[in-house]
Amino acid sequence: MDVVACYKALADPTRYAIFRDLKEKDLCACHLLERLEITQPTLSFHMKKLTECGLVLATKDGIWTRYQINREMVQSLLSELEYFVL
Amino acid sequence: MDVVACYKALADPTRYAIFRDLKEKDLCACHLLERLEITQPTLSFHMKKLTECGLVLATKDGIWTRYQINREMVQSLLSELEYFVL
DNA sequence: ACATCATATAGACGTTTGTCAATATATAAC
DNA sequence: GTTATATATTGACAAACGTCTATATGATGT
Repeated sequence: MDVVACYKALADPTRYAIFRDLKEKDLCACHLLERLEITQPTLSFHMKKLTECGLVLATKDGIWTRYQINREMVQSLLSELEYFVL
Repeated sequence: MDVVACYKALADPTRYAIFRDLKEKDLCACHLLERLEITQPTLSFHMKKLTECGLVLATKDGIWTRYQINREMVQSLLSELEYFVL
């Protein structure tokens, strides 16, 4: 688990917005696109950052890709962060 | 509280190392410098990022500045992050 | 006042990042 | 196989970032 990569993934307003959207509900890229003022390649770029660090899971479902928050990874990040308030 | 700024502050290997160092013990800039392979202005740059977002507190103590983790802010960040695993 | 030590700021510079338009790939439907 | 739809990749480019050297600021002690 690359903690810094996780923080980097969340350290952008657009990606944090995506992350919040995914918290409400799993979404495919096309639905995320509707909510954001970015182009499709830009979204693809951001989803790569979010999935590569493991915070978001992507599952191909036929023609589209379903993105969902990886709660296990968020939990790991939480544990790392909790260390600093002990 | 600017969540994204907090993540941005932690999203750099050098700053994360500083943060870990501070977890063990409050330190002044000169002692942090001894532990890192960076110049003094670079450290100053990083400390600005860490203090501006509120994750680290700086208190002038005579000639030197004592840096310490702001556990309240870490706790706030934890709460924000916990939201995603609910 | 002057010298010294700790930290901050300014300016320069290469690297990384976020964005787009254009194009490629992959899946499904006809 | 062609067409349509969803997502990824490439290449270009401006902006932000991390780093340095040089210099400034600010506090202490003489």
